[in-house]
Amino acid sequence: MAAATHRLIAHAGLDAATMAAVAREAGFSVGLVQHYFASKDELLLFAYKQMSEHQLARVARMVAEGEADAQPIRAILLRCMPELWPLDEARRGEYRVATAFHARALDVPTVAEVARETAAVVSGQIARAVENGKECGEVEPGTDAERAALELSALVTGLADELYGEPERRRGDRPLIETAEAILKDRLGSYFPGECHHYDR
Amino acid sequence: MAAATHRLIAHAGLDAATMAAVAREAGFSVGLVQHYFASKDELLLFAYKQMSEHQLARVARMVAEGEADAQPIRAILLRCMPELWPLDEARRGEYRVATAFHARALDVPTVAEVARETAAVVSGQIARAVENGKECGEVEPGTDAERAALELSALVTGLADELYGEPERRRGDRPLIETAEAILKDRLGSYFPGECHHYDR
DNA sequence: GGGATAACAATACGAGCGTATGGCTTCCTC
DNA sequence: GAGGAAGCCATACGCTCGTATTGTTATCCC
Repeated sequence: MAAATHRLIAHAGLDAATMAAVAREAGFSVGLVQHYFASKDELLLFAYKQMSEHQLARVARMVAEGEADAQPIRAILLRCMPELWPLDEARRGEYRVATAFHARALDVPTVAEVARETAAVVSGQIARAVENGKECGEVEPGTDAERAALELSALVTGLADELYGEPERRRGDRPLIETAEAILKDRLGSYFPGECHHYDR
Repeated sequence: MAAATHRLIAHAGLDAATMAAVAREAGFSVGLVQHYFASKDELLLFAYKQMSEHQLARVARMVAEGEADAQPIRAILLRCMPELWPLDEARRGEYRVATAFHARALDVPTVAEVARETAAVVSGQIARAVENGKECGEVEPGTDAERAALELSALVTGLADELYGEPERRRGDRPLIETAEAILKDRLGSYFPGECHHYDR
């Protein structure tokens, strides 16, 4: 049911995710949806939570893989952050759902809470990555990790917005996505200028 | 009527801006609202357009004032960009309205068109500022203006999101807004490292 | 000064929504 | 093997919304 809700919102917005539409999309009756979710708000909140968890789990898996390969933190972040960008149809769908709930969060406190927690996890992971970078020599000791996390998470979400509008747009001979990646790479390079000196990682 | 629509959306979201609510808020009858707007979509689009125009006009006025005072381009941008941030109640309202329509733009092409145009104006102004900076010596000649505009506009919108959630949040002894301004200042400083050498500006 | 046109209001209508209700099957448990 | 919970469905109810309809009052132009 959450998957059906996700599909409907991704395809036609929150307004399209009515009880009847969700039931039809999921192949069930309206009554059954009510049997599992006491209200529509509960259904929407569950679908939102689940999508956020999926996104965070994917990122966590990429981090784990990067650490297993002993990649520098800078490289791990560079591969993780575009995971939240609308680069293929699946992630464009996630972007649409996230955007719809981002607006809903302005008026529904329970949604705002989930959005806040998700954002805090992302910021926290970036800040922790910077702290780890200090220990292994990639990051200058004096770097403000919280500030770096604020800038980088703002940049990632802002670039996601820019990328969504014109996915086909090109600047000269390069697609926009490459420019966005280059921007992110440069910014990461300024926060992670050093080489990791932990050979056992 | 557009002002009433703006107030309703800012206070309780797009769903609260019904025909009846707008009419009541504006002090008119439903029939009169229909007399001026053929449909609800038309009303919403008009209100959205008007708000975007107001924002762009405010920024344009700040740019003109800065130019009249012969301020460096870097300083003008540093004062203009936070104009789009939710720093006081009026601009928090604008942020809420903009966010609501940002989500609606995913499903309504006419809204998407306005959003695209507004974003293009902002990006264009930043890119033009960078080009002007090259001529007057504030910007290195090799700088990619379009790329700078992409990064800076993404950063501004991303920071707006971060600032909205916790307006009271502090990092140590400083409020979050000061960190955001410092980030913006540093980024502008990296794109505008030089001094303006046009004494007649 | 009269007739079109615009400003403005009251209300009716039909559609779509979330939810409540009642009932039917399936399956496990004691 | 009886009974109760859980899975599942169809439908009715009440409400709200956008819009259509029909009107009344003002304004303005020739």
